[in-house]
Amino acid sequence: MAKLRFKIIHRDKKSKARTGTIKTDHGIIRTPAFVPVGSGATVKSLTPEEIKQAKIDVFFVNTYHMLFRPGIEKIKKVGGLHKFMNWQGPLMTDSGGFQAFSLSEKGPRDTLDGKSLVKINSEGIKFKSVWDGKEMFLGPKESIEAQIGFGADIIMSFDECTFYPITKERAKLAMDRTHQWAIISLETLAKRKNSEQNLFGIVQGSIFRDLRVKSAKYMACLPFDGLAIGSVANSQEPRELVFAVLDWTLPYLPSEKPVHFLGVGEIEDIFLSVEKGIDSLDCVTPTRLGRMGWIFDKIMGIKHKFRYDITKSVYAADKNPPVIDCSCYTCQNFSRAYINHLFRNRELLAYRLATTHNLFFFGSLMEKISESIAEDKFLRLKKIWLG
RNA sequence: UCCCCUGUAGCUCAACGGUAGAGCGGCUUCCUGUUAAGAAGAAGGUUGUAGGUUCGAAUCCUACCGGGGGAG
Repeated sequence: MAKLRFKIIHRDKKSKARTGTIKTDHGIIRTPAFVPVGSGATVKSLTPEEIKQAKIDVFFVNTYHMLFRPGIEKIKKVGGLHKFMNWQGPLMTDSGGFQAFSLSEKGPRDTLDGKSLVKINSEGIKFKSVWDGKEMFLGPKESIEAQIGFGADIIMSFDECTFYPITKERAKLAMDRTHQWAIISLETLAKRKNSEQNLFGIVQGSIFRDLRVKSAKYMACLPFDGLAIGSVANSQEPRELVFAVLDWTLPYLPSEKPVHFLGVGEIEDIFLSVEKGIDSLDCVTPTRLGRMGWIFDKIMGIKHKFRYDITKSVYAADKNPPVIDCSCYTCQNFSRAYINHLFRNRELLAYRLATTHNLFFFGSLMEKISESIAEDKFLRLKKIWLG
């Protein structure tokens, strides 16, 4: 079995940050790694080549999206997601568990008729397609079988991602289900002999300390290849608790396994997470916000979340590049004025150029973070950025 | 010089007797395992000016001013 090999190259002496490599059959993931989200089998608007140029090693594809469109049979027929997308690097797939939250009535967007697109019970999640209403059932077995068909290097155990605010009882219910589903997820993958895929278990428990500790201990005992922390900052979780969850859980997780932080984060979040020992994290921030006109720029500082809105009229005649001194393709070739113009006219190039820059910004930041850890200077770098 | 058309929010227009709406733009906010090239909100007009008719005028009448077109 060509299982995942996680090698910690160096542990920062002044924090829990660590840098290393995760070797997969499709190449190396340098950690700490930022993982962009490409739910629909595309990091929107970019080619694989451009993703690599942004210093990104791996990205996320979503099971829910793939099952409805194009459907698992089609992906199998073309030889899996890597071939389908012509992405030769490492790849991760999400289990579909996130949609238990995002498509529910407590999710980020209400459905038009107020009816939930998901129904959850102990067996799994019944989904309705957001595109045509077609129903689909996804349980741990179905999710893992689908992810086996997709063939990503790192796959996620099926879990229930919770909303917030939430009662402890409801959070415990989701956690218990996730624990049961973890066993089934492992069993489903184990049936496939000589699997090259690596399965990550997901710690749940919302913002309740005892639940998180329990969940971490539970997941730590199972033969997962890596662990992930879920349901942390997707909803309205109090910010101070988001990172407390890492303090509660990480001590119980085996230090020789990589730990992924699901759905986080902003620039500040990346520093806070890496400091506590997170090896990888995924977020829509650079890509989605990029398409909304937000350009990441260190000079904007923590107060502005290191970004500014290039669609504002003040940039309409600004001949400077989006970020001065940035070496990405966008900044080397285009002005704020031009990109402002593209956004105002909803030109497709706007989304490409903004995404290209933002991803390069995140990729470069992770590179700097890795270097700083290797030199025991992570906290210094953090101070430079966050003050 | 005469005739016709026209003047409503920054722009393009709607409302055609009952005291003004939309789209776009501008502004603000939101976005953390993407239903997201997305969502929400507030602001913005003494309806060219001055009179008149009317219970009531952006709407009808008169004059003037501005814009467009036509005839000489």
